[in-house]
Amino acid sequence: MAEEDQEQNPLERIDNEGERLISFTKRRNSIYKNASEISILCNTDIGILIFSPSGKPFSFGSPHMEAIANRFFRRDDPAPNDPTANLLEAQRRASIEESNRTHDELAAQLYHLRKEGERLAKARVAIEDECWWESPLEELTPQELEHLTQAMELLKVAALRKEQELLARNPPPPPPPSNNQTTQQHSE
Amino acid sequence: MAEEDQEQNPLERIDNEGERLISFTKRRNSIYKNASEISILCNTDIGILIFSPSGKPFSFGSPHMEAIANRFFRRDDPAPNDPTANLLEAQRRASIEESNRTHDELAAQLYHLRKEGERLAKARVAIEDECWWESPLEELTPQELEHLTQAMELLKVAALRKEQELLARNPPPPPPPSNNQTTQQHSE
DNA sequence: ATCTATTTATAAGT
DNA sequence: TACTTATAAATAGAT
Repeated sequence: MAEEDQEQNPLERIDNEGERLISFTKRRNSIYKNASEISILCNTDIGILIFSPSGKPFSFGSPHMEAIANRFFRRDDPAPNDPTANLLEAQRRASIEESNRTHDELAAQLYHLRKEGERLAKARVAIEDECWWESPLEELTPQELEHLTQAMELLKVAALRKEQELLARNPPPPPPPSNNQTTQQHSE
Repeated sequence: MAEEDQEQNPLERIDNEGERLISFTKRRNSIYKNASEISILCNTDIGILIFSPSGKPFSFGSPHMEAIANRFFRRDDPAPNDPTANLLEAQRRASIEESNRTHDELAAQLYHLRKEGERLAKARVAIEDECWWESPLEELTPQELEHLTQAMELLKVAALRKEQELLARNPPPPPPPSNNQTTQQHSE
């Protein structure tokens, strides 16, 4: 019945350069978070490519972006599951550029891990006066354990995935073009 | 100030298949919307690749996914009037310089991670005066160490290994693989 | 698909 | 940069 309070967003470019960058950072992180959540909750793979207002590239991938891009553009099979064999080969192909990028990934992941850690700690503190960090794993609730595991995994993978990442590095070819804003789906 | 309701998200896979798909659809649309908004508000290009729980591919692109993927993976020229034309080149040139800086950043973030933990823990030290943050590392139990070192060690190792890579390119022995999520950024 | 109670995001201000 | 807060949006669950 209520048909009038359509709070309408301006939705136009933020003119102020500083504000635009702030907004970009906030929203980018928010999108990353949502991507992370959907990948966990719905057991999906998701990848995001985004350029900052000044044109710098960022990406997020729930396995890494390259794998998703390759999978999406059908350049490889879903399961490249012989990592050990290809690791050395892949590492040989590592470039300075790639090393750098990986390093930046770590920094970003650290940031997100820290945020997650804060959230965990706050929640735990609010509920019980107990140091969950100290609790034996067996005493943690499944949820807490899940959280902790995810946080730790994220971190571990950050270190271990470096090798993995090099496996999937294949520049994907362009898919068929579309209009200014595109939504493609291959019906569910 | 912050008192009681820190509602904690489970953030685990939705088991029910139907619910998972519903959630996926809702969240996917939400992510699309956010992507659309950030592209307008912040004048950015963004592309999203996502697979449904059943493995079907979806995509979203603010200019087309194609353009974004090409631009990201450096397979085409930037637009003629695109001021970011030289950015990718510049990034490559700045690679080495950036790595040094990034290492310091990593170290700093490590420091802040621990410091943040201390801050959180100290609020409750009055009750329990033994949080691992405050204990000397030598006194920690194996379990506590496990918690702590899983996070810290791997980070340190990652950082140190990065250093090694830059000095001499020696492929370290491959660890067992795992999959999670990655975040890449070429710092703003 | 719609509704809604609740959580979350975020722009602006500090 | 980070924190706060008032307001708007997202979302899970129910229908």
